[in-house]
Amino acid sequence: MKDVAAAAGVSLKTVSRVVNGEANVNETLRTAVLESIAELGFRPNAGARGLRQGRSGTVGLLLEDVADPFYSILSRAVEEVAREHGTMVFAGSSAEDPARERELALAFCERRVDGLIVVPAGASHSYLLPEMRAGIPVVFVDRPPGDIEADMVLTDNTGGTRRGVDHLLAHGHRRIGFIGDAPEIYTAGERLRGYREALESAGIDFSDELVTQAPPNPESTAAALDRLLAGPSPATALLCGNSRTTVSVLRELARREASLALVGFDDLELGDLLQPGLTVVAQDPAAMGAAAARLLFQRITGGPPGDAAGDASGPTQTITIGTRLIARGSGEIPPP
Amino acid sequence: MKDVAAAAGVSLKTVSRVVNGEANVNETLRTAVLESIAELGFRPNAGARGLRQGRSGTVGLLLEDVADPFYSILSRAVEEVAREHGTMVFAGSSAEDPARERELALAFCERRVDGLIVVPAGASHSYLLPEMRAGIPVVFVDRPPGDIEADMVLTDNTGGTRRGVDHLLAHGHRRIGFIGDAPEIYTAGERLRGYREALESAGIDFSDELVTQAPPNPESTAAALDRLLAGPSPATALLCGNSRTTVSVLRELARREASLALVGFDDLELGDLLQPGLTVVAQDPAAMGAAAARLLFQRITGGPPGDAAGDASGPTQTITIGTRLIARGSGEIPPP
DNA sequence: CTGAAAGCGCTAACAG
DNA sequence: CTGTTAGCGCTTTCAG
Repeated sequence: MKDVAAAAGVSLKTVSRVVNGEANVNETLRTAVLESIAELGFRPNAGARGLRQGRSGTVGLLLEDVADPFYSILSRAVEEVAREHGTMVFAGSSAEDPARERELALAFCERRVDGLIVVPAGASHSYLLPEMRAGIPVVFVDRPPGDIEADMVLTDNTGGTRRGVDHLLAHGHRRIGFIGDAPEIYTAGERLRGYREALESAGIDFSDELVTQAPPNPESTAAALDRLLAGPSPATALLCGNSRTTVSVLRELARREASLALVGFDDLELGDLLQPGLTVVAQDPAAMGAAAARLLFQRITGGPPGDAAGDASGPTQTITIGTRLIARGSGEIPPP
Repeated sequence: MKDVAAAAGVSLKTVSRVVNGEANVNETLRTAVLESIAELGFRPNAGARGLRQGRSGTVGLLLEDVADPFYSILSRAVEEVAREHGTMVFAGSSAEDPARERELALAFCERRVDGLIVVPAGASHSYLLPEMRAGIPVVFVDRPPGDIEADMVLTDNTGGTRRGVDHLLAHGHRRIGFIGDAPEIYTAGERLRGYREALESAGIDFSDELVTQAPPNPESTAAALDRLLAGPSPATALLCGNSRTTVSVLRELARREASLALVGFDDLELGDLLQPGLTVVAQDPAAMGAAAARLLFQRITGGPPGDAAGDASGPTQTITIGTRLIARGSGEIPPP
């Protein structure tokens, strides 16, 4: 920039003004500066600007895995909102490892991101408190933070499974199984709750042998299926608590050449091409990402408390995103 | 950092030494500094450090769409390699828009990324020349750059389709259709070439009416299918040039309750669960991302020309990643 | 082993 | 409308 100033025969500040599109610059000088910029291939250093302005024009996005379709769609939605704010996004995968989550989050903070969107992997997030007090707003997505208060964007998990069970009930099922994730996981607990509530509303007793809570790997899922289909009155329908479980169940059913009514939680890309088509309770990762990003930028650009345009320090907000039941066949199979 | 120094009663430089783990610091002072750091919740400002050192510890990754499974897997692989180098990655989606690609690439450069990995959307990349000359290494992935020379990581597209056609030939097909993407797209051209070569090697005449080059949307694909299946000697097998086309074909075949031997280029998540299972020529996006990232860091950390550990200014390299044929059923359907 | 001074590239605050 | 000065937070250089 010094060079540009010299080449154009003006001061540093004038170049700065031109670069930042400030008014009050003589047209002649402006064109001279622009010419020098083009000639020298000058590109302003955003890092240096950030140092001065206290804003980096970046946000951090911490997911379990950027390669997982759910998160990659969420990610794209965050990117689009960030783009509207001239902001770039750092994305990182925690790989469900709390230590790695923390390491990444703090690395983002060292880069002085203007804000952080986090899908929690760990159960404790107090390590973020100093950063939050230092002015970095944090929004949690998909799951609440462990031991702090902050903005959140969640799926209506309970409502989702309730809807799924209601659907199976409406198709005549009374023995409905549920295979959910490990109970430590927030979403797993909420989804199980919806399952129980739906049964209760229908006046059907909750039965332990119809429910399994286990990690969504093929082995646990196969074992869970065994349990469900054994005994004198086996399940005639099944609700899967997450998409990986759904995939494991589908593979296992294909292997056994067995079939039962099936509703998955969270959609799968090619669900419509399976036979029968896969009925799901669909989440909306794009809406979650967009909501989280909007909330974050509201905090980042937020005015004083009570400001109409957004409040940087107001009380924490929780946004709940609804689910949608998509009937494609598998959930409409009648009981035998 | 100033505050830490004051609190610990030492100079700025000593704190800097401790933070950077330099040797030659008195143990007593070191612990005093570490205590102050913990007390004040101090976190070094990576941007300021970068300003001084001329390195930001970031790289930019420019894809068509971070939400596309192919790219999100590639993305994760880049992230893992970057992690080994203590580097964070900015990811951005060009949405196949050359203007947006350029805008993003230059925004990354303003953030002074240490390097850039680009999946080209546009046909011209000379706009990157000044940045490359200024010392930002760029690696292109999946497609070559438009009008400059640079490192690249490509799929063996030609070999891939050759393999797919050979597979169908081996299963007795002689009328093999090909639906590929628009010919302007590099990969589309390469894949078509492989198709032709395979037919030629088998001594089968290339027939225009068996080939369609069109965007992979449902309408064009349906029209292409019409052409292939019409006439006196319709295609008995089909090779799809990309995964979106494959999905469109599968939907269209399901709608028509038609069937023919099918091999897709690029794998689909649930390909094994379809009926029949989907036979594909699989690319390896993770290997592509990892190779690109390794190449990039070789340039970033590269020594002088000829250096064994990597050469920052050596001649451009092209890495070709092979494909793998995965037979699952659809590609083994015999001709009627 | 430690510290003081200079400066990375830029902009805020204040002159002219 | 334009320029000067100071300093963002850190590291490099060189002197103790």
